[in-house]
Amino acid sequence: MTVTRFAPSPTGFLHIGGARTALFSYLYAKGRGGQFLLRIEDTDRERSTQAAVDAIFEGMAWLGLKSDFPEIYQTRRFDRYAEVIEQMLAAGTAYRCYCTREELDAMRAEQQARKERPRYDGRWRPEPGKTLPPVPAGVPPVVRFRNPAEGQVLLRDLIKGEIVFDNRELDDLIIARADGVPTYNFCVVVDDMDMGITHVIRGDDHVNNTPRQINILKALGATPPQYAHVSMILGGDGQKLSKRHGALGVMEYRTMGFMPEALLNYLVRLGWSHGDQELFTREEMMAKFDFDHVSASPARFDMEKAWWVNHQYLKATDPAVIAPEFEWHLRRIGIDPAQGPALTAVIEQQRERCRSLVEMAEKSRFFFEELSGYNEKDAAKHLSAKAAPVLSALLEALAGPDWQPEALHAAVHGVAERLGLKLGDVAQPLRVALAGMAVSPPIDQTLFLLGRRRSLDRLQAALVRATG
RNA sequence: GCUCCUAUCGUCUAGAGGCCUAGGACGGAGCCCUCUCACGGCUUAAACCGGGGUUCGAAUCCCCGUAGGAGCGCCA
Repeated sequence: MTVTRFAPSPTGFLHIGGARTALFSYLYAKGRGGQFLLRIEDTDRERSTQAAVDAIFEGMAWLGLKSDFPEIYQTRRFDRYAEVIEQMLAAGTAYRCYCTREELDAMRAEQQARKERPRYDGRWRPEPGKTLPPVPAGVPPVVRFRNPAEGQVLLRDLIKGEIVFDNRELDDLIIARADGVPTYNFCVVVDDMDMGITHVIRGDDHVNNTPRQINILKALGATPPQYAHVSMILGGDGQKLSKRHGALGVMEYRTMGFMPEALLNYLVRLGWSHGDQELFTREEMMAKFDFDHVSASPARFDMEKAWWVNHQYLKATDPAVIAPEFEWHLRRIGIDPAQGPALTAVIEQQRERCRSLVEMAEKSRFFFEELSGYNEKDAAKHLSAKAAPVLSALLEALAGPDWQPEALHAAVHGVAERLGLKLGDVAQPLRVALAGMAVSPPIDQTLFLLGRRRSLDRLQAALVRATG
């Protein structure tokens, strides 16, 4: 069975690149009847925070990327790591190194001065016939992996293709610090092995770690998983995203007005394609996602296209599904959703003209709250003195009929006909009177949703303004 | 410096040697529709990084440049 994992380190929010990696992992496993798990890589206790852990859960939950297991924390697996390190020490695939940080720093500096690639020189690496330096007093040792000195490592990456690494390029990395805490490259290997991960899907900044991890896995007698290294996402300007430069947490996309499925759809198409298809339901993504069509090169995040996708979702999704998210946005800008028409009805009428839920909430305010005033430009144009007869005719015509879209439509058209005006000359003043601005859903729908009482009151107020 | 990766319209991409006069989508321009804003429909401009090979034939395979990027921690 396919088992994938998303393994973020909790040092910040869940950003867009992480979300895409998580999505790919999730889709690949779930589309094959497999399992997906979330693992928190918190071995760096200096930088890991609970707030970041919470932010990651929150982001994953909003996106609907559910783990099939309770989340796993590496810090709770220290006993297991210690056990494996002991095994490796006993087997001779790892050894203790008594170099101090100062020694290592000096080594690196010298190598860089000689324009060489910095690497551990193996001074504590046991070799047949080699005499190791005397163990210094008072230096707690680190444990290093004894990487094979010869040969090559072949990585068959599902995205990048075959990559060959020479073992001579790889040095003996530290797998346990002097204080006994194991390091990332080691924990990952043990976890992936223990958890039966079949496909490691992660950012391509890890490509260079992979041969080391494969070597450790082999030293442990395990079969390496398949790897898929996903390229990163660049900002719209082609620059790398960072905290300083445009990197946003997924929850900020919620605040901006994205639907979670829409964000997911945009993200899945960023670097992956399925012919010419642009829009996918969650089920389609799961069924169709594969690594044969994932691009190896980095992609830019194009906000315009992301909005387009969001708009497509707003237009096509069942309003009942959108409603809770819409309500969240209404409340966020201080609107009480109870003080107006049914949200599903408002969504139905507004979604054609809104690319974001923020836009929808703002454009729908007049349905839920009394008008705080008119857009002055629109009022000047449509509520001038010459609008007065139109408004009073409307007041009269709308007093009678059933408050249903068809009857309201007929009433407005009737006024235009009677006064010998184009529909626009009647609908626009009416629109500004009702909405406070010259933009709203079709006029009959606007009237209908706003209700008789509010409509007539606002018409009356507009008439006062036009005459006065 | 060394190792590794990447390269098709402005952007996301299709393209598995002939189906390519390089397709789609976003964005742009224009037209139509129209009670506003939109939606929608139609039309249009816009790309194979450069140079060498391989081949009857290359966007596609190989090599070399060039340009971007990643990594080289007792970080992950």
